[in-house]
Amino acid sequence: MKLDAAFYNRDTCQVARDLLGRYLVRVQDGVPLVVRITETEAYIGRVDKACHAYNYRRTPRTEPLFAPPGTVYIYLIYGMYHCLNLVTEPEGEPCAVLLRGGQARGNPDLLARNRYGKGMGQLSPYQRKHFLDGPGKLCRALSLTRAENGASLLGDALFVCDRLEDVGLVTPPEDLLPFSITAGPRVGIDYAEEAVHFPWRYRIAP
DNA sequence: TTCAGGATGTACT
DNA sequence: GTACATCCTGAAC
Repeated sequence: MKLDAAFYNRDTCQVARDLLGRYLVRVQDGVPLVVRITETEAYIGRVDKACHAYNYRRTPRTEPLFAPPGTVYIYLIYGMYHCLNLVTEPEGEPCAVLLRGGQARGNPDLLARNRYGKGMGQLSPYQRKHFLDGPGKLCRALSLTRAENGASLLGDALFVCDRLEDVGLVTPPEDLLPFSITAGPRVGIDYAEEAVHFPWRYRIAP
């Protein structure tokens, strides 16, 4: 079933771990694009210099981080790419989980078209191997931009669920196997002083 | 298979 | 003006 506000209204690191293996669904022109989440990072404004809203810093950009749990925060990075975050913890606590990687599940050809303008079958082995292993790639494949910033995950256009059957697809057997989670330091935040070392990056172990 | 360098716009100093 | 929660390309090995 679809994850609800109570799921997001919890400790951010716990949400980041619990999102692994679940399905991010984006409905585009009535068709569900689906990505199985395999890598996440936690950002916790009250203690985390890597968070845009560190120390409750509130600006027009960071406003969605203060919104209720289950809100989407999308920002532009390096002038070209977007990063997708799911807001957690009670309203007023600026915390979120960055979705950093995933695997194509529903309608992979549409994901490939959003990303490369051609079908999955036309991609090189290198392109397939690294298809969704970065936050910018995820957003591009799902056609997410700042137009979706501040949107809700509790509606029908963009949400996370735990079975592909929830969107009329079939969950492949390999997705039902148990997996272990590895934690490590986050990526691309060298400026964040002591927060550089916080082990708030989570992945499904290979 | 790895590596360096460039692309590119916005937020904030 | 500077830095940024990144990705792609092309060259070298």
